Amino acid sequence: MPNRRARLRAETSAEIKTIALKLMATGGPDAISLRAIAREMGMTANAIYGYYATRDDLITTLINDVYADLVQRLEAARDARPAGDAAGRIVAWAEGLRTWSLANPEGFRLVYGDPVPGYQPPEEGVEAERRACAALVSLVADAWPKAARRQSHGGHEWSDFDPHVVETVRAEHPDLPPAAVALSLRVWGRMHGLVALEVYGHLRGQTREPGKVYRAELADLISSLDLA
Amino acid sequence: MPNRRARLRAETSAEIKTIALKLMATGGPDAISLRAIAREMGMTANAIYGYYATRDDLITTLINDVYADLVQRLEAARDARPAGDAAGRIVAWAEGLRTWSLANPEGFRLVYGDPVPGYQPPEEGVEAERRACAALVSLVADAWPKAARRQSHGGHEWSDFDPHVVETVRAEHPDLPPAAVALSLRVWGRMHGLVALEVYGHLRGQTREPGKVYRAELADLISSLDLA
DNA sequence: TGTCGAAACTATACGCCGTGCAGTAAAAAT
DNA sequence: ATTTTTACTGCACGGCGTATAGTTTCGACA
Repeated sequence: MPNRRARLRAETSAEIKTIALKLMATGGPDAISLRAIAREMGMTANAIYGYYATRDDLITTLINDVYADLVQRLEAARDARPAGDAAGRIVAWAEGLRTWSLANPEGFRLVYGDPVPGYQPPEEGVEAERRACAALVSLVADAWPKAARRQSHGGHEWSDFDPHVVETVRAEHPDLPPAAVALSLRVWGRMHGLVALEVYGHLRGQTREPGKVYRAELADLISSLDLA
Repeated sequence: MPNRRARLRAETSAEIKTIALKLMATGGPDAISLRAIAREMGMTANAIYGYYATRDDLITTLINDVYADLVQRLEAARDARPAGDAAGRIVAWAEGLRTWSLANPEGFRLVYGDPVPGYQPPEEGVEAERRACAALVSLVADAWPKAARRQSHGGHEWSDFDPHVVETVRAEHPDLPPAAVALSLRVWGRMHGLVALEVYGHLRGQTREPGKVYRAELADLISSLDLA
């Protein structure tokens, strides 16, 4: 029965990830050490090498998992609003991002920051990131009929973007101009900026109501898209 | 002559910082280790404890230095534009931020990210950050006469902000409403967002012209402030 | 000028870390 | 029943921050 082997293997692999996430939640991303995980599992650190070739491999897997969890939640938050409500869906996405990030600051650091000491991100981007970007492009695409009025051409060309991105966008939104893709990246940046500053504590010495500032920013975003 | 002792001490302290910055530039923030610095100086790691009580103390000093360097450059970039050119000064600041960040990604990570493994930022914020925020408030204050038209009240109150910040703002700009302070934080967020995404490589898989996207964002920012 | 005391530095040690290599016990394949 | 594969342990190496104790160096003051 080779199934048993495979099942045990999968279970152990999952347990490693679970414990890694628990350690991260407890002591921050730096607390993720092979030795700590092994200690928690009653194993030797080297045993983990049977499941992940290196610590960075484990981290990469964790990033993928956490990022996928984030994106799935954002998609759910977005889909709680009706398809026609472009503004509401964008705001829901944005609020979801901040809520998740504040609830899982270690996850945020893992995904968007220096995850862990000497970690080097792998060449090809995380799959969840592509999904998130595609979702943002779609959100902007829904807003584009109204938003286009306020958006200048900006000199964006299809050649400015990654071919893979261009392919995806053109397949799903054939009439969308490159400026809309640029806009979706800018929207991402607007959401990311305040959340990153807040998660990393840079707003603590400035405002006691970072949420209010964030909501003001979202209101401004929506009005700049002519969705207000 | 007790001066010699003091001078040597200051020189050694400065050399430690210089080498730390060099190591950071070479191998990223994680390469800053007391042992590596000491090795480079032909000393024992423990010798550094005579100058900095702990590694985090050294890191904190480095952050202050690097941040101060950044802010000074941004102020210089801003002041290269005439005082009346509110839009130009904001854009100069923003462009300066991106330029510096891309030229010193390790510095950016040091200041805005997880600096180094287990580092915990000190309670009171970095002095340079206060200077940067004050500068941003002033930039927004110059833009406020025109910008106020487009800005809603947003429900911001003075009590939403740190008393220290309020004091500074009210001293320098007596007529500025709290919404303007919130706006300056939002402007900070807009600059920070795209730059952080770019520095951490999240735009690499999306666009080949992140600068173009950033400039489009700045144009949008300026127009949203009614300075276009 | 000679002595003292502080300051700068080294030596050693402890417990962390990732990881390579050799060995072992059990399970699967033959 | 024997061989091969798998999962794991043990040990070792070099890295890290840092605590404690010992040593050198040198200004200060009698």
